[in-house]
Amino acid sequence: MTHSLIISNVTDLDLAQTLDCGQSFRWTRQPDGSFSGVAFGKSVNVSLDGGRLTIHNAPKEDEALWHDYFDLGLDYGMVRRQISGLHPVLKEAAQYAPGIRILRQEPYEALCTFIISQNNNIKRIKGIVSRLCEHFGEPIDGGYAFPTAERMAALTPEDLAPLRAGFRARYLVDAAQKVASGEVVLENCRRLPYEEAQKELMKITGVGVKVADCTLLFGLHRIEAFPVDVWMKRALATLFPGMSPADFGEYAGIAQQYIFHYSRMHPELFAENKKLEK
DNA sequence: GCCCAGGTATAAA
DNA sequence: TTTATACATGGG
Repeated sequence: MTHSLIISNVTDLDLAQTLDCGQSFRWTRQPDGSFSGVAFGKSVNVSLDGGRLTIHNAPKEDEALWHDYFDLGLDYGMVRRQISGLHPVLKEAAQYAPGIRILRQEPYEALCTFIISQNNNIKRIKGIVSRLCEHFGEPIDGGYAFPTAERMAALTPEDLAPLRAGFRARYLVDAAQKVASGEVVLENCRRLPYEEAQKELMKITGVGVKVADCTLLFGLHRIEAFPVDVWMKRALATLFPGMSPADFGEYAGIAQQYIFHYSRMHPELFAENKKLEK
């Protein structure tokens, strides 16, 4: 039985905004407002009270690991002030969900979950990811680790049938094989020039610009990444006319998450824009 | 039945 | 090079 770990003086963090906003698909909200999930092969429950972040079922020596996961080393208040100056609507979006942080997820997990995300919805993505871990992940105390690329590389798309991932099954196998063989080296994507990192990831079948950008942002902490999906296209056209992803600066990824969340919560802003798309 | 979901591969223009 | 369509599955 492991002890709880407490990290004090945590600011600019809201668990719901951060864990349930579509950047990670492995956390579930509990009735008491805490969240249970698995990262780094460790099953934990996290709760936040005032500035005290409590991580249940985590040993003291994992403090640095969870501190890093929640990106507590970055001053998000400073980031919000900086990016709020770029555009008044961005300022409003940042104020709307000031507790969003960009998690530092494991690269391979981020890659796989965003392959699964394509032309899919968050609820079903979570189901597929959950079944992937249950079927092929290492059993751990309290759940299942995310399966390794090596394990998944030995599978066929037919083996993944129980996931009901549809056409994405073969993409997952291709990703696993290229990562396991070293044809794609995820860690290199941390420091490669951005477009080269994109290209590296796009060697994988089923990985286009959007999945590559999400992998870079959420799995490799390239916070200059600005993934553009259907919502972002609408948001840019409607709320930020004349602006392109490159105009959002060195913290573009954080700005993107504020805008993504704000857009999802205000679909009425895009009603007119939606009609014009057709 | 139809439409949509944090897109991409593939074929056709 | 740009544009159109299919793709598996499940919920509304």
